Amino acid sequence: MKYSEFLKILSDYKEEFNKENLFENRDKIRVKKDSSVAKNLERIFDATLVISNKKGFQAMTMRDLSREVELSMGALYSYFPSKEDLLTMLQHHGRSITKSILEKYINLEKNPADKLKTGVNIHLYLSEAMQPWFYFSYMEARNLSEQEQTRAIESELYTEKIFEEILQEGEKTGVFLVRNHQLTAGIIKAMLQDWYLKRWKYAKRNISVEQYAKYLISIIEAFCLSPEDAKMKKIRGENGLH
Amino acid sequence: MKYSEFLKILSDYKEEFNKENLFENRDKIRVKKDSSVAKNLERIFDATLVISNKKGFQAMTMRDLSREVELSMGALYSYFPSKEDLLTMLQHHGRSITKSILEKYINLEKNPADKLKTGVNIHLYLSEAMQPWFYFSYMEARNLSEQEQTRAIESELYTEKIFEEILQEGEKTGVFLVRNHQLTAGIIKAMLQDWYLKRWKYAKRNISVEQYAKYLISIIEAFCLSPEDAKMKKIRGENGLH
DNA sequence: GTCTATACACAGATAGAC
DNA sequence: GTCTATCTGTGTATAGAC
Repeated sequence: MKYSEFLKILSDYKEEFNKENLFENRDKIRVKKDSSVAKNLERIFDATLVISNKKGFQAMTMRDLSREVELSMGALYSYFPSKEDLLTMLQHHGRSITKSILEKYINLEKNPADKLKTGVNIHLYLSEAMQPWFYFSYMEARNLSEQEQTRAIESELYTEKIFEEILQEGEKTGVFLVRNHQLTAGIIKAMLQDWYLKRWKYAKRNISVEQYAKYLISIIEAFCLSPEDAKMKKIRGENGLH
Repeated sequence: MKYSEFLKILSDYKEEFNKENLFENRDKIRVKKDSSVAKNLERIFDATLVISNKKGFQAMTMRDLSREVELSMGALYSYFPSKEDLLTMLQHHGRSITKSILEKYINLEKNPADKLKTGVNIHLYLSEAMQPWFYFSYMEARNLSEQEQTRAIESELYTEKIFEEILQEGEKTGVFLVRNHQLTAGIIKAMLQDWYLKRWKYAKRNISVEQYAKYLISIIEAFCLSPEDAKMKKIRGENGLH
């Protein structure tokens, strides 16, 4: 799938998703009109990401946020009970979307080799489309409450587990070699994360998501694919390095 | 080289290094006696790393630090002019050591394949021995002044460049395949960084630095090594996966 | 060189008018 | 629902005694 296609699907999906998700933290929001919440909460989230990703969530003052959102301090505080809750709400929001989309797409594929490819692609596309959130989520995990930190770690390990299982399944069917799949999955995760953690670097070097995705897949396959399958790929010219 | 050997060499090196390096920021320190500076500055740095890595440098208050170091606020401030300067001094300190050691070891090797191996090994060993500093340096880069941020980025790209050049050299001599070496180097860096960024995870899974190093090298070689060299390795049983 | 005490700025949060 | 004005706590930093 091309990134542009993904983007279209994502925007539809997000809209639908927001309608359901809005009410998850509804009790924490004092404002009654749904239309106001929908409009302003998104602005608040976006502004939080912009400011925090520049100087960190702790360093962002509520006055900074108030200025950026163009709402007074008083008005701001009717959309969340405290700064800490704002953080929790924002983390939670992104996590739900991510999980939901990642699962949906991987389950479309049948065989392990395709699942792996799709997993890498979708994760990269998702983190490209929501780069500010992904970066934020990574950098601010420390500032969460203990309970929320546990959730964040679970979510992190969950993504890894998906890849681990794909590799395991592939070993059984003979497409993938016998390896330490847990370790491999962790390293795949690290390579995926580099894309949103060092976004500035890749932008500067004019590397597109699609290029990066292809490159990652070729690295993983060089290491994991069993020799016969690798040979097939080579003949078909599918190594995607040029 | 084993990690234990590396540790021994490092501690000697560090001592020698500290003597020279102490005087780099000497003008910023109001305390006159060198012995006091040597003793307390290290305690201050260590404590800063402990607290900051738990909750972030911004969130660490000077009262927190004062408590941990067991020095009063007044005494603390005679070792650095401001909180911001403390950050700069600490970042600078670690960077100097890192650069100096990394270069020293890689230059010992002659051929690209060994350089690559040594580069990966030493970087991992170094980041293992100084994990708190590496983590800190990564997470707090945003809080640096613009000038210091530039320096941090340069330092980051410098390490990458080392690997890029090794790969290029290897391509010429025929041990490595034709690839996008800049991209590969970036991904190698990402895999190296995962070791100190997710230290808790690898500790929990009982993965040692040596194991991780071997695994990374085998991944990189699977992707980069030209077929003849790869075959040689396989025969000699050097893939290090068991 | 280290301490205690304090200055001063600014943070998060809320009350109450509109 | 949004604003302005204000409370209260806590942050960085320093002055001056020992």
